[in-house]
Parts: sequence; structure tokens; C-alpha cells
Amino acid sequence: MTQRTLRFYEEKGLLRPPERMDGGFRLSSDADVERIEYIRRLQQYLGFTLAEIKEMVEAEDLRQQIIATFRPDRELPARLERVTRIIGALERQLEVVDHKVEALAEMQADLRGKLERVTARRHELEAAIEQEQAGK
Amino acid sequence: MTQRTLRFYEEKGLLRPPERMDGGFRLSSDADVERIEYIRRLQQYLGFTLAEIKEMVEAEDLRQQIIATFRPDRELPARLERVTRIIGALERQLEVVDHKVEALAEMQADLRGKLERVTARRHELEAAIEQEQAGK
DNA sequence: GCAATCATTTACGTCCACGTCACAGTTTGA
DNA sequence: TCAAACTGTGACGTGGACGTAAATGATTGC
Repeated sequence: MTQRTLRFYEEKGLLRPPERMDGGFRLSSDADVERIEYIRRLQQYLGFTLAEIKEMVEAEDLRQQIIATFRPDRELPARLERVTRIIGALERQLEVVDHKVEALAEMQADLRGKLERVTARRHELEAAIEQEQAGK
Repeated sequence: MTQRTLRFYEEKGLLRPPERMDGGFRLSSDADVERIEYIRRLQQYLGFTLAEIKEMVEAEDLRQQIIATFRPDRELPARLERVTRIIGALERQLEVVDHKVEALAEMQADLRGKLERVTARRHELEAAIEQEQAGK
């Protein structure tokens, strides 16, 4: 993780401009660090683009906001609408993740099968070599 | 899938130059098509780079070759060495896939939990709105 | 108290995975 | 048979995700 990358994420709106010390230096909170690691996982392991990740963290922020909101118990329909939007976002994310999990599981099984077969092959070869050695 | 992408993959060595008709037109076999779909899955769902995919398909080709090879039953050590290299490649691939599966499963559980909680929230809101309607 | 080090921002450069354009050869339908 | 439509190739352009260099300002060792 380089500083450049951090600045880049800030420019893209993935990270809120962090607290600054008197000199203007970055001062990342624990929450920020956690968020950064989360973003990297989304990107490196799951192959999401930064734009997609932006949507996801924005939805997450919205979620947090709503949870933290003091219940006004007024404007219920507006609250319902926000909650419904969050549900939609979560469902879309889950769909993507489900597809990836499926594809990955398939690959995993495939690789394991191949590995097993090739490993059996190696044992055959090793045995054959043993035999040859013994026969000399 | 555009033609450009196909040509690009050929340039990169991901696809063998395909059969050509008299006029010079591409004539993709079923095996080629399958390979192309495999490559796309690796790329889009699993986030591998084309360079990584190249390694993987090369290892796969090597695997196929060895399987198809008439057993000379000579040069056993050389065969053992090739098999060992294949095993190494497969193990590295599997390790990457395992990491991704782990990260994805974590995300999946996280998303499901959130979705459940938010959905419960929606039901609360809906019920509250019902109440309000009835009270009017 | 000041040179050397470290951080910040701006601007431009780079690598990857293609997209697009222009031109030449090919195929097909009327 | 010949124009319209399609295909191939080479060259250059593009968008995403940063890397790198240069100039400026802050900080620390001595």
C-alpha cells in the first residue's frame, strides 16, 4: 500500500479526506485502515473495479447512517424507501458474489481432481524408478 | 467477445493460431471455443490477469501433452521431473483459488447478515406504516 | 538553526486489456 | 460480375489503476 494509492482512492471518493495533523499530515484512524483493507480485498481477491467498490462503500455508508440515525418515527415512507434501496444494492452485490463463488468452486474441484490424478501418476513413476534401481 | 479480443489473445499466446479457411478466415473448433470461455471465466469471475492465465493454460497444455504421450518407459526421471513441475503449478493455482474462496465466503456471509438485518428493518417499517394508516 | 530527511501535491508516464480506424483482401447476393 | 458487406492486419487511441519525478513545505538530528 503506497501513499499514492491512498491519495488516488481519496480522489476517487473511496476514502473520505482523513484527519490531518497540524502540519497537514495524514492521520488514519483504525476505521480508515479497516476500510482500506476491505477495499483491497474487494479489489484483489474479488476483482471488483474501483467504481464498483465505490458504489459498495457508499451503500455501506448509507447503511451506517441509517442505523445511527435517531429514530424520528416521522417520515416513515422516506425511511422505507432508503431501506429498500439498500436492500437492492445488497442483493446486487450478493448476486455477483454468488456467481463468483460458483465459478470458483467449480475451478477448485477441477484443480483438485487434476492434482489428485497427477499425484497418482507421480507415485507410479516413483515406483517404476524404484523397480529399475532394484533391478540393476 | 469481439474479434479484436481473439486476435489479442492470439498475440499474447493464450490461443494457438487457429485453423484458417482458404480465404484466411478464422475457423474456431469446439475445443477452441471451450478454451475461450474458460479463459473468460478465469478473467472475469476470478480476476486473474492474462499473464497468469497464460501460465495456467500452458501448464494445462503440458499436462495434456504428457497424458497423450505414448509411454516410452524410458527416461523415467525426466518424466518424473515434468510431472513434478505440473504438480507445483497446480498447487500454486489451487492456493490462489483457495484464498479467493475464503475471502468470498467471508463476504458472502457478511452480505447475507446485513441483508437479513436490513430486511427485518423493512418489515418493522412496513408494520409501522400499516399502524399509522389504520390509526387515521 | 540549518542541512538532510520525510510528506504533499501537481503533472506526467506506464502497463494492461482491449477499442477504433484505415486499408486491403474476401465473400455473397442480385 | 460487381458493389455491398464482411474479415484480417497494423497502428494508434483509451480508460483504469496506479508509478514516478519535480517542486514545495514540514520535521528531526546534531
